[in-house]
Amino acid sequence: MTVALKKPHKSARKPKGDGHLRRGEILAAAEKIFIAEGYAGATIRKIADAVGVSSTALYMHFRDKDQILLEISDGAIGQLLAVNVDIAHRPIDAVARVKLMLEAYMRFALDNPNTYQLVFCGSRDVISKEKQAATAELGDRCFAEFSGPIHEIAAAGRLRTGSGESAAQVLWAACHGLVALLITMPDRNWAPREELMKVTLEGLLHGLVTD
Amino acid sequence: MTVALKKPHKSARKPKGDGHLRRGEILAAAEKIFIAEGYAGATIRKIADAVGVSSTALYMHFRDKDQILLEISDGAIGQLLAVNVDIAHRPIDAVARVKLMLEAYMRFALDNPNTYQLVFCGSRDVISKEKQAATAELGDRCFAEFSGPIHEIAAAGRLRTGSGESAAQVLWAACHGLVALLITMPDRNWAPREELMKVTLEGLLHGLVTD
DNA sequence: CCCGACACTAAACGGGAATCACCCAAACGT
DNA sequence: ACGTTTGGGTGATTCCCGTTTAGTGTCGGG
Repeated sequence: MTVALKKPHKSARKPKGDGHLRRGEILAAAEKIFIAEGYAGATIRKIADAVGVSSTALYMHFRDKDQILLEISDGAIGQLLAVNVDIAHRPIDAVARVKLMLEAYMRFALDNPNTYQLVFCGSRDVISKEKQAATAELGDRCFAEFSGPIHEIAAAGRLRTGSGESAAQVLWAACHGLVALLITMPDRNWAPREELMKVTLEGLLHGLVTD
Repeated sequence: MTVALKKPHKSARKPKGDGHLRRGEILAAAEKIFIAEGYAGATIRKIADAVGVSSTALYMHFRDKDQILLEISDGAIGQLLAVNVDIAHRPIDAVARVKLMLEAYMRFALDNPNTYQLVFCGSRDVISKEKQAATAELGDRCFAEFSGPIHEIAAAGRLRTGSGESAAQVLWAACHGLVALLITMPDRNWAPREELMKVTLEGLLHGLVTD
């Protein structure tokens, strides 16, 4: 009787099709909220409400909250990887490829600040351990695409200092630092973004690579 | 009986003196826990327990959790500022001063990863808005000390590209990026830290500054 | 016709930050 | 000597979070 009271059930049920497309709906809703409100703002309950389903239902399709957001991130990182692969195959100078990749990387970060923060600034606090498995692997492949041309440069003896590996890591870190600061401290008196990116790239490449 | 267990009241009362030194106790306990367990691990209740006081009591001395941790950070950042001021006054080449400051910055970050993360990687999620007032000002003064020598270099016309301001920001960002990645992704296959720092500094300085 | 599997739910749990309504003891004024 | 103030302190409570548990209605075979 209490049951009948609370639930007209029959018609209030979501008319959507059954099965696994619910999973897609959840991801879509979660992505919207996550992009708009960040990690903390993307609550399980909020996502569930947006889908029109109870919060418990999300656990039918995902192990936990982190898995949802990491799956979203996978999509974004996948795009980044595709861009890198594309650039890697262009018949241009290795230095030019490096530059293009790093530019693309920074633009990606600035265009997807929440995703970027989740994947690349995730303190072990928030994302706890090796749940990043899949995303980390995609990140690795991105880095591999990127370090390819660097090792070409190193093999050609054009590296002024350090190994190819350390040069690649330093270049990545420098670009990461720039976008990370721009994202987390947007209110500072930054020089124009384009100039910062230009100075970073030209400065480091000129400093590391001999022509 | 349970009452007697928990509350002998009369003599079990903390024998400490009254007043504002409680504030110091809280900060000390909070710092220990925060350094050991990070932002999420440093809960109000844990801190209160360590001090031997109820969680509510913390709110007598601090507005909220963030204020406690930011006050801790102020202490650490203060040290960093002192180092920078010291270096700024040494009678050596401006480039050498810049290098020393950036080295000190990176060592500070690697020595105080949790503090560094809180202050310089704090997503607006976790630290929400302009509570950073005091810390931000200390950070500004650090940056001011650092950009001093850079502007000297710029004034001497030794900057290869960009303004003094953008050069300073880029140098900072590059070092930030390196330590941020080392801190948040400690399990990657990093080249030796010393080499990464060396390549970053020599690379960028060689690329930005003409001799 | 029953039986399990499925998609889902309400209710609850434990733990976070923060707030509320008190309480007690020492300090003060007269 | 005795109210009164007041400041440090408290336990219970609120609200939200992620997650778990136990259960419910529907469905497609055997």
